[in-house]
Amino acid sequence: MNPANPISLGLPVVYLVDDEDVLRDALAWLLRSRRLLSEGFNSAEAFEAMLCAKPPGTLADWPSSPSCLVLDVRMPGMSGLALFERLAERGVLAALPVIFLTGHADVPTAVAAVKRGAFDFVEKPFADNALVDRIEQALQRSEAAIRERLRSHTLARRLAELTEREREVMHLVIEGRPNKLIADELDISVRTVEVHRARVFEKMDVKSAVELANMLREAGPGR
Amino acid sequence: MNPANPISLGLPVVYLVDDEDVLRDALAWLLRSRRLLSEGFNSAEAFEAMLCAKPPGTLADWPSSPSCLVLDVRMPGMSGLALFERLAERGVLAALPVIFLTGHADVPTAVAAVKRGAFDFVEKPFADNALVDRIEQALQRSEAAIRERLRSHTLARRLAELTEREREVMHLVIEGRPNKLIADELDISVRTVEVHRARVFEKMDVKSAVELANMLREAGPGR
DNA sequence: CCACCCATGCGCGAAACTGCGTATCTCTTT
DNA sequence: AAAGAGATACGCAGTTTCGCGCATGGGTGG
Repeated sequence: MNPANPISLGLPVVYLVDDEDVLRDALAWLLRSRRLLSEGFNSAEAFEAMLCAKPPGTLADWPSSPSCLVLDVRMPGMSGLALFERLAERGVLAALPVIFLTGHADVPTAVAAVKRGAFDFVEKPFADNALVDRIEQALQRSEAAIRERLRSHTLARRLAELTEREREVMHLVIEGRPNKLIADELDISVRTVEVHRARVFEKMDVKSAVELANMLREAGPGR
Repeated sequence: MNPANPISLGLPVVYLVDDEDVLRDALAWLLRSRRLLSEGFNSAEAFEAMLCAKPPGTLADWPSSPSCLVLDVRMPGMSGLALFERLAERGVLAALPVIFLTGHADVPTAVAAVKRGAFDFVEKPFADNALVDRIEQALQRSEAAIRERLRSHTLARRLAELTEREREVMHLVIEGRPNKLIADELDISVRTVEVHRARVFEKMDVKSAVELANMLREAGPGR
């Protein structure tokens, strides 16, 4: 019932992208021992192919269950960094935290990746337990991001139901102006404002202007 | 008048902490050529001493003008990382972005620093122009943080003026509840609620519950 | 004792909310 | 073309809530 309810969004999945079969297998085994699902890909291209194979229109909502990506920096073909950049451009880094694995990275690369939004950047060889701990933290962040996205989508859906006029009225309402002034501003009667106001409350499923303001402020100041 | 007004908060200052006099002098000259004030310290300890020499009670508000800290990682005595950590604990990283300079850092150290909130981590030798560009970006971020802190302090000061009872009423008001229900909840009369409500609006300098809610949501969800 | 906070009552006028009815206008469906 | 749906707009009447001034009283602390 409350926002921190324990209802699952689905089973967490860890995506492993590394060209070394041995490493993927080892990690997969490690994750399984911690009861985490994993899925391996031997190249960045393979991972992207999996993404594009998703049902059309679902891409914006992917992933729908807590996920994270363990990504090797250096690979034949598309590098991990390139894949990371494409994911960043798609804006999925929040829902799909990326943990880089690297054998010998230079500082600027690592710093740039972290500043760009990478969840972590760990050097091989790594401590098994430490890595899995980080993975679990990443999964938590992913879950939070997905919940946030759900909320934001609900809000957007409700906003979409509003008429143009209703939106206008709503904006003035959440500025805290009384109906009288709103009527003045839009050059319509108070009664009409009241009607729109009521419709807005109904469609947005709130009971007061304050609730509305809270809802809009919480989910996207840039709206 | 608007929040993005160009009124200055004071002249920007760049703090340079490095044990090499040559490097400090070079950077100071470089900054002066870009019309930026700078202040040099030959050790982390010297910088901290400067901090503690500030007028008492002012520490929480320091810096009051846009600033950034260019900090060498490796130094005799207290390391740059240690100083950084102490600044982080004081929570001044937002108002005082830190740009690390380092000759030969390892990836884990750099990654940890950036994740901890360092503004940047650049390796020597560096490109003069690039570094000054970063410094200017850091100063911008500092200015934004200081403005934000000012707003937040104003809010805190106003909140401090409220009575305990007034705060209670306020919390219920910004939940969107009508006076009637608030009176019920607190087991007092509606009239009393109205009185408190009016006092809250007066002290917080708003004219409607929606304005109040917006003010509180914008500056500190964890309040 | 005075100042301040809290609480309450009464009453008036303004504003808000609600229900019911009416009226265009546009766009789509039949 | 006729019918229907939906958006926009308005009025009246009744109830509720709000904002505010005025007056009262109890408790606490300088």
